[in-house]
Amino acid sequence: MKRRELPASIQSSIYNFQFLMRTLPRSFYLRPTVRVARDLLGKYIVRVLRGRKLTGKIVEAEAYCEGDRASHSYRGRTKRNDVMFWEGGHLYVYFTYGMHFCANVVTRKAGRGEAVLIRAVEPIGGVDVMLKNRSGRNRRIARQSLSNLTNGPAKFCEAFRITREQNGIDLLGNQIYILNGVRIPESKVGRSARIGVNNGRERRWRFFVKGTAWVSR
DNA sequence: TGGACGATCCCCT
DNA sequence: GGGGATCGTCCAT
Repeated sequence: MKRRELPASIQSSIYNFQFLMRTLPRSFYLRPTVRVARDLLGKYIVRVLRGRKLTGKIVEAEAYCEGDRASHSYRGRTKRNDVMFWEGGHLYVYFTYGMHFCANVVTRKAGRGEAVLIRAVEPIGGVDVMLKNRSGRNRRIARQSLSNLTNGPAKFCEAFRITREQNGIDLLGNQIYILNGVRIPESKVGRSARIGVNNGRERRWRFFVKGTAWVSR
């Protein structure tokens, strides 16, 4: 039996799909941090949890750089912020306000201490698991509205069950990774000062996708 | 060894 | 829009 060629349009779709589903390479993370923050918009972060895949489209991110007074790394390397100084492409998770975790993508080469805080994602897959993760503490939460699920850095971590145990994970591994996505056009990218930051308020290093319900505040 | 505070969230007014 | 929850981290004694 003769093997038939797939129509060009389908071949193109398959190619696009494979491109979308490709894990971001190390080189993506080694670039300047502000660029990485902007380019993370529209990418898909995947968390493998007990055989389930939780997927979110990144819609808000903030850059924290070397010499930046708002950054955890500003006062040098400590036990807490150690992962920030690892090579780009690792996950830096920190604990704050006595009850919340926040997740960052480490950038640049080892020793720099720069990272991008993931502030919000749009839930794409595994929403049922996210709902469970978010309503575990008797909270009404996301039942009110799905946008409450992941529209903040600590909410994202709770929904994706990211805690200190995930601190230092390599994003080129198979537990938590980030897939390529469609590039968000410049016209849809918003930019502002970072949230909750006083030192460094003049730096407009927060990037978000305009018009989505999952951007914080 | 103590104290101030934080890249937040939720509930109540 | 304001305050309380809640605890690890860091720096000053």
